[in-house]
Amino acid sequence: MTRDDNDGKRPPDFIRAMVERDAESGKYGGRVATRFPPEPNGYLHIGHSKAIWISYGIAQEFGGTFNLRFDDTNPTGENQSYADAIIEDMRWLGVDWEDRLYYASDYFEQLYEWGEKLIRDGKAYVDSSTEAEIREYRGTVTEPGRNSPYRDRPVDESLDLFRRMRAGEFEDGAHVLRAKIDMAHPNMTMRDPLLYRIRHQHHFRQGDDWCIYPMYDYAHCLEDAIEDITHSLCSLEFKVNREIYDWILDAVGIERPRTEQTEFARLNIDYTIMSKRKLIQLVEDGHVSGWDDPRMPTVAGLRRRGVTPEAIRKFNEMIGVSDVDSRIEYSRLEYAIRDDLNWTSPRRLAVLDPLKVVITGYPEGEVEWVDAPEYPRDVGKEGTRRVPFTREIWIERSDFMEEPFRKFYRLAPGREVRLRHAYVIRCDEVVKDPESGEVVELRCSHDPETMGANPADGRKVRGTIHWVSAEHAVPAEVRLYDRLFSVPDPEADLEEGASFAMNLNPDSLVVVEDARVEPSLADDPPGTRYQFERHGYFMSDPEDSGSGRLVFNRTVTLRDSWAKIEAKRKGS
RNA sequence: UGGCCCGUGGUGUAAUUGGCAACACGCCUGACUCUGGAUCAGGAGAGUCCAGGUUCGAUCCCUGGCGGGCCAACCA
Repeated sequence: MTRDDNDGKRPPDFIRAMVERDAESGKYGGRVATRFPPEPNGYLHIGHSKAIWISYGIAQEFGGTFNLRFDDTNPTGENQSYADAIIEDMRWLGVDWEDRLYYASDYFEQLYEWGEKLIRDGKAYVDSSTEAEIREYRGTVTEPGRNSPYRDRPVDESLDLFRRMRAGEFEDGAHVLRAKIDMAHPNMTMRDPLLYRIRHQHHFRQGDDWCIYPMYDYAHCLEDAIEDITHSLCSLEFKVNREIYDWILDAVGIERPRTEQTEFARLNIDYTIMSKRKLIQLVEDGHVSGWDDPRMPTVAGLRRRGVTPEAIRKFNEMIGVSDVDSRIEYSRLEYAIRDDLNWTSPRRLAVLDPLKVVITGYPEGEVEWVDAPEYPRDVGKEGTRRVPFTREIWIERSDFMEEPFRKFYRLAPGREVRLRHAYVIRCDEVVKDPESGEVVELRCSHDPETMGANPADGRKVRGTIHWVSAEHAVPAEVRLYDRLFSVPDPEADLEEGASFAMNLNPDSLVVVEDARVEPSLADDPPGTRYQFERHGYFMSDPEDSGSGRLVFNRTVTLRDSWAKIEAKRKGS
């Protein structure tokens, strides 16, 4: 039972409002068709999940279709393993494209033919300038460009050259196909944009069939047109490309109503980065263990960290869609994750920093198996597991304070505390290492009447702490993950020559080698999620946990009002 | 310096053909509690970037500033 998240439905965002208008006006015969066009040259990250949920969500809401299309128009850096990983991630996210999995490279022949048509129509020409010349002739944002000397080359000559480009007669960079638009156009993307370049490179799907490859501005709109997309949704930085999007469609003669591009703000989240290029750098420079490092904002990383697809969906719903550049607070992601996991994760007891407690009045060798509920009452789910109670237990070192201050409700000399699912105990004696002075053991008495009951005399016990039986506890490694960067915007305000990597959070991973967890955790398969009470949500690591070894990844901490009290106390 | 886009509490979104700014996260209080969790109740916090204009009335329309973003890869 998760809380209903559809009540108090928010009004449609500007894109949904547009789609709704189009659906009602019958602009596309009532049809809605969207797509997600990843380039298979990297892993999907949470920013992509936003784009996916916009396009996929809209298709679903309006009874439309959704295509997954790989935009594999540049063989450099693209490969099948990236495509496979993207497919896996999208399936995991819960996206269903049915049988509409497409590859832009399957349209190469059609794209090529349109290229010839453009030449024949005098709308494109083969330019034999060097790369540097082309750059120079393009001008700048403030100065107009100049025409290439090849711009008025006869149609037949361009056509011949274009065919020979395809045939492989030229080296990389010898010629390019360009649209003939306007070298003085205020929009730089309209200054005779490149349509095709020569690239003698093996394509992971097309092999060596092609040595010329279409550029994004030429290919993308046509891919959309071929697939009869109605609403081509992309991020804000493509706004300037919309003009060329429409120009190409006009030039090849795609008639309206036809696909139209609409841009929305891409996702930015505090304390992380979304740039694919920089994510690659983190992997390659060894700052993280891989694309699926639980600190990475990648879908694979989030998955390994223990985040659910449902939480990602909720998060995306929560943040909305607009055309204003924005940066989402990290706490919103955490909220979405907790709001999902709270209702689905069984509770367990785990002690991360063990301190020995001896229950002096409890018989040696006795074991009580307590039926502990898997969920608190308000979650409303059934189920219990058996937790052994014995004379010697481990508690969290931070749950004891020799000189407590007023608001500390846990264990202290002479104070009482509730052991979760077990007895109320009182700390009678603090045993210290004679040399270091470190507290090594607590000797406590228990109130035998308090198992599953409040103290008979009505006295109040304010705190409840978690514990595990020393005899039965299972050792485990616990990986405490935190935000990857220590500043909200790692890419902002960098000094000359400084790298965003300098903002990496040195404490983004703290490994607890020797945690003690309740024995019921030993038998679950890797990839099982829990709430470790009073700590947070954890998932056993799918790779490293198993076969006798237990490894848990912290997905997210619990909301921690204690931490605030403590921080305030230290601060003032 | 050219073109285009954007500017609503700390953050993200609302405000349906102009009608004295709403919701969520966060923050603060309190209640409840065998998780300092969850839940519940309450509160603080913007007068909508600024200045003009149109209007009985402007977050919304107009003009001019200011601030931010994008664009000068044979990347997408």
